[in-house]
Formats: sequence, C-alpha cells, structure tokens
Amino acid sequence: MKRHRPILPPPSLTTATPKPTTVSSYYSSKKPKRLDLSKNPKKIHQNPNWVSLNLNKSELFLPLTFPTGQTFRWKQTTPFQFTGVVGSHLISLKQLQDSDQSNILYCFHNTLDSDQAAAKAALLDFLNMGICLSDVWDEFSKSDSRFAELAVCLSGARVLRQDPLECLIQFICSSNNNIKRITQMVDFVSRLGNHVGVVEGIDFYEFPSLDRLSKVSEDELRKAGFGYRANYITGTVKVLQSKPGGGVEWLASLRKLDLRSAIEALTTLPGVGPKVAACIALFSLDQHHAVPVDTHVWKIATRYLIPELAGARLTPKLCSRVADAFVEKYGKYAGWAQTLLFIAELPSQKALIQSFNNNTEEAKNEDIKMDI
DNA sequence: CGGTAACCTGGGAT
DNA sequence: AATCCCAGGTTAC
Repeated sequence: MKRHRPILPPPSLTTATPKPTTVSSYYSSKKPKRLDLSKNPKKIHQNPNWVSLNLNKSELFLPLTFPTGQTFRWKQTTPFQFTGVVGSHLISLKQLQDSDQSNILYCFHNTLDSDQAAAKAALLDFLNMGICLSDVWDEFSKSDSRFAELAVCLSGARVLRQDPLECLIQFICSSNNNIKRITQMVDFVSRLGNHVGVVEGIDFYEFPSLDRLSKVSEDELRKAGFGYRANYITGTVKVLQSKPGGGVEWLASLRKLDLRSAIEALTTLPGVGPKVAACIALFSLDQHHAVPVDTHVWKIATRYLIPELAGARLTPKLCSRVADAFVEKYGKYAGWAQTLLFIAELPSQKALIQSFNNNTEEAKNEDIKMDI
C-alpha cells in the first residue's frame, strides 16, 4: 500500500534540451545555460536599476495583487518586493511605503538595453494598466457600501493580464487544492522552462512552451505529486497541440470571443470546469465580468447577494447563478469586484481588516474595549 | 439532463 | 492513532 512519494524532485532534463524554436528567444545562441551566475553573481544582485512606474497604491498595491491567488509564479523576494517573469523578462517590483505618489518601482534583471522599451510595454500590459482600478472601484463603491468599506483598507488589489497558457496550466493545478501545493506544482512546471536568473536566492524561469510541456509524461507529473491533475495537464496539452494554428494561437483567439463562448471553449479542455475556466477568462483573456465561483465566493453570495440560497450546496448550476448575480450587481467588471471580495475573505486579510476597523473605531471611541 | 461519489495529496481538527 | 474534513473542482456514473 505504501507508495513512495518523492516531494517534487527537479524535472528530469534527460530529454534533449529544448532548442530555441521561437523567434522571440533573443538569446538563441548555442549554449542553453545563458546566465552563468557563479562567475559574477553580484552583477545581477547589486546594481538593479530601479525606475518609477508613477502609480500610487490605489492603482496597484503589490501585497494584494501578487500573493492572493491569481498567479502562483511571482515570489516575494523582500518584504515589499515581488519578482517574476513576463515573457522572457525577469522583473522585480517594489512598493515604497512612505511616499504616496510614484511609490512603485520596477527593475529588469536580465533585459538587454535594446529591449528595455519592449520589456516595459510587456510589464504594463501584464499589469493590465489599460484599466484604471480606482475608476472601476469608484463605480462599485457607489452601488455597494460594503464594497466601499472593504475598498478603503484593501485598495490596490488589481487583476493582472497574464499569458493564457501560463494561466491555464496554473489553474488546472489549482483545482480542489491548497495554495502551498499549487505553488509547488507550478514551480515544478516552471522549472521546465528556460532559466532566466536568480533573485534573493530564488531561481526564476520562463514559462515552458507548449512544445516543452508536451514532452512531460503523466507518470512524471504523478511522481512529482500532481495526483489526478497529471492527466489533466497532459490531456490539455495534447488537445491544444491538435488545434489548427497551434494551441497558443487558439487560446489567444478566445480574447476576442464573448464570455460564454470563451468559457464553453475552455471547458472542452480536460481538467477545466466552470471555476477554472472563469479564472482563466478573468486573469488572462480580458473577460472582466467572468466570476470564478468557489467556496469563498459562495459564502459571500449567500450572505449578501442571494441569502435565500444559504445552506444549499454549491452545484454547477448554482455556480452560474452566483456569477449572474455578481454581474447583475457589479456590471461589466464584476470579476474585478469578485477579486476584492474574495481577498477580503482570506484569513490573512481578515485579520488586517479587523485591525483596521478596530483602529479607526478606537480613534473615535477611545474607551471602547473590544471583547470577543 | 441534474445530482453524487470518487479522485491525489497533505495539513489540521476531532 | 485513526478518521474526517477541507483546500479557490472536475469528471464519470
């Protein structure tokens, strides 16, 4: 009965190292190991060229954007700094706490001078800066006083615009799973991609191409601890590869569809049900009113939106009913509202909201004792 | 067609 | 210690 279960060993690189097939790999020269950090690690670590993004924290607050479950690829590299990879660019973002304006800085770790402009454009696209978060939230706050309250202490919780393939694979891993293990699984997949650098001792990788993913067997994934999701990954990769024009192009084409069609298309992939499809649609396909309904959102909905369903079990049908209720209340950016409300449900944030409320209460009424 | 049990895994509660 | 339950669900029956 005992099955040895190694804890996510490094991916076997016994298969031939992927040759640079894509045009985009600008360093597509001979050696696969492009950054020899053992030689001069300080060059990468010590002189980061930090540049301001000219945003304040109501547009983007890193701690409420990166570690809250929309991506599992970005790492907290110092208390107010997060690091990740956009395309082939290794990027750190840093939030200064004191200044109000211009308090977000970025730096590129591995980007050539000639690519700085393109990298910045890619970063802004990834951060979804085409949408003004404070405008969107002002609208929500007008129609929902509860949202308005939460928005005050949780400002800057932004929805990212991720690469669709990357998002898809991550959220297949997320199904019926916990954050810690999802992160380990995503790390395993990431290690299949090209290594792009080290920040604060953490290795970073480009997300592997579809072609690279197709070389991983279900068995390897199971041994790495994916459980039944191993089959979902290999199955989905296979289906994507069979698409005319290629899976990446097919995924990109979903950005142009309406939400219903996009969800319908996504759920043809193995391991992608309504919840995961909504996540992919919202976090990578410009479907701003996609509403992922999980147990947290279900609780929110039965408390504030459709109390008559309190106590019922969350079935797929009720799932879409909840999503509809969100769209009815919050409109075309309902998914962005869901994101904040979801974050507010996280145990880690509840404590903060609590203390925030206590503090403001105490400021008003010094003598009120809080007894639980 | 809608409801239910099974599914990998690990951590925490009972 | 053994078992149950849950974690941002999906699938097969």
